[in-house]
Amino acid sequence: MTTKPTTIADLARIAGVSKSTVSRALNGSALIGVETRERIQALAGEHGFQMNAAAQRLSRGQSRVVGLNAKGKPDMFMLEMMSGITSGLHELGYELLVLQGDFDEPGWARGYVDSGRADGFVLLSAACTPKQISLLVESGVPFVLWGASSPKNEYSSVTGDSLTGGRIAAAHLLEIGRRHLAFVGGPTWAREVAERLEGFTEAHRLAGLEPDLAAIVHLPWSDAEAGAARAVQELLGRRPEIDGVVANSDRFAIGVMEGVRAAGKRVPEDVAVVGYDDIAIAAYTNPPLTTIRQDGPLAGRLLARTLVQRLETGAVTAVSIPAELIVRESA
Amino acid sequence: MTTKPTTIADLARIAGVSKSTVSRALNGSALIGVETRERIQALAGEHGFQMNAAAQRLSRGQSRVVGLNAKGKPDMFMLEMMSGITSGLHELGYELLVLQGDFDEPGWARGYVDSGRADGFVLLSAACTPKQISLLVESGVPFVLWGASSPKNEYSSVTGDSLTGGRIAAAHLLEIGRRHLAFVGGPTWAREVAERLEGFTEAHRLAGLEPDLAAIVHLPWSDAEAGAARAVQELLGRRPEIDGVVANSDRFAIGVMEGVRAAGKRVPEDVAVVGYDDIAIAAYTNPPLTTIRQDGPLAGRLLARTLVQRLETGAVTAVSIPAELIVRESA
DNA sequence: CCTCGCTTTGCAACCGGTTGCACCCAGCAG
DNA sequence: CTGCTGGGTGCAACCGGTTGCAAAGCGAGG
Repeated sequence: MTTKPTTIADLARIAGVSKSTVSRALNGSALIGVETRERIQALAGEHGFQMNAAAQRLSRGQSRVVGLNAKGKPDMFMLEMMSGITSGLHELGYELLVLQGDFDEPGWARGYVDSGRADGFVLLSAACTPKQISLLVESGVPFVLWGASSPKNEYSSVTGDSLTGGRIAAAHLLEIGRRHLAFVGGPTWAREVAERLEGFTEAHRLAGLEPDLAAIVHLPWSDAEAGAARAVQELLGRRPEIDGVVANSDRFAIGVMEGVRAAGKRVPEDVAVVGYDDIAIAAYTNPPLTTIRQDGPLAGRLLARTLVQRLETGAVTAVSIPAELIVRESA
Repeated sequence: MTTKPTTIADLARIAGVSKSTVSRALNGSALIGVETRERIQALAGEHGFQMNAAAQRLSRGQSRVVGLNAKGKPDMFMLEMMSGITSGLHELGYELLVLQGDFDEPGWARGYVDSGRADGFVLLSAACTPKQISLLVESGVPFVLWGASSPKNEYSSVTGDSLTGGRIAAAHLLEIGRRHLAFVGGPTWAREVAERLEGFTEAHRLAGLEPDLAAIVHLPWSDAEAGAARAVQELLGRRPEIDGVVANSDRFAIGVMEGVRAAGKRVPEDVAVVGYDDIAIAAYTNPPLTTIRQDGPLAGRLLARTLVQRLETGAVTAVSIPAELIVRESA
């Protein structure tokens, strides 16, 4: 066995053909004769040959890499999603770069694209404001957003069905006889929050009830547990009749349960709590959390596909994945 | 303003110098006259110019990208660490690629290096077996491992001080008067588990006690909470005198508390529990978890530095970060 | 005034792929 | 037998940086 071929030129020499032929053969071009192509592919396989990625990216002018800006509240759901994103991308021949960019600095994304370090981005709505998003749209950078679809179809998105999610969460509480529900959500500007709240309201309407507007609180994502605990304790002081809470995330829900106890009440006897996300520990909180489940890996996979589609065909799509109620003991 | 320069040739034309001069100036080479260099850098700044990464990687023969294999149990601590890794790498001019590679397939890492998609790797000991690690060492791929230092200095590592961590966890339980401690750990092959167990044993020795060998259980990483819950319930049946548990992670600890309750006992009155990691929700479990804290972002930052050092100087180093006891209510 | 040596700059060859275009050759119609 | 057609292949010019080496400019020493 000759010394390991490291460039297509080496491989070409071994195969007795030219560089271009090797390049075309390995890329599966139809220009090459079938048996030549197969012979070369087999040869490459034998030698464990891989083309140099940098050279390929340089001459193709695309990196087949997408960026994920992981700044912002890190949560377990995002991690689950990430595994889906990487495997989804992998299947499509792309890779995932984790970024440290600052969303506020305008043009951070363009920089990556222009310098050829990434072709597009996966963004998490919970980590960026509408303003930042519209800035991105303007800059013409391809991206897919998790958590909020584009009103005017300006960008691709994958969302959980937050409307349904919010509705079934509230509906469940109403069904088990609770009548005074609170909603503990993230910032008002977050679309997913608005949609869950809308579902929450809709559930009331369907049951012929009016939601208590004073029992709706919005909190920042940061310090979720502690913030929710404080807010709920205060809320229960103001509105002692509250007997059920829909939380915008399991992390909030954990804080909510804490706050309920701090107010001297019990979960679920006095106040039932429904979370959102079904993170890994949700089944092991005390009491185990009733929550809305979304399939993280599936979401990730869809994000990957949607973005790649956007990159390769320019098609802008909006997908949504279902929400499912998991009944445990907190409600 | 002329049209935006996209290559160093463009910039060279604008500046009235040659490509090489621009290249050297932007790379801060000492070969270039100070004022020329500054003039060109200023020019680049003005135009928001960035060099093409692919071209740079191609001609330099290195990618300034490192891979992280995220397969295996995803936990919150890893996510915290990741933020440290990315920012650490960022400061050093490197980027983080999230991989989907299968550790078992030999040569997966070589593939990345040979094709120039990554220069080195960050590995998590919890996600790979000793055999896989030695395979990597053989293949000559640069990497840094989190969680277990190399006995023969074959690779770089960053570790939590698991020995101390295990010791102070057990010591705390002994100090508050518990006398029959159990240890709930991960797989025996995981070095960090062995070290924590050693610390656990050492604490007993220092207190003039003998650990109960029958109260030491090893579980797979997967399904941490449920596995730990079952194991503890069973253990308490066998060894009703147990009044304290050191868990190998907070996720295990959450399961342990569940198991204790399932056995009809209370935390911490009957059985005190100490976790490990201080993940975000540890403060909000019921009761709030006493645990050993390691600084995830710091660990990540050190992983980044250590790996880059390995890449640029070839130096193999082993760092360890301190473990700190956080007393809450579970023990 | 000439030469030496140092600093600063440019030239051109490379890094390892991709791709437009020319070319070769076999097969077939005229 | 010649001319045409078209599939299969090779040549060489890119992609946009890096870098060894030659050379130009300039002050100082002989």
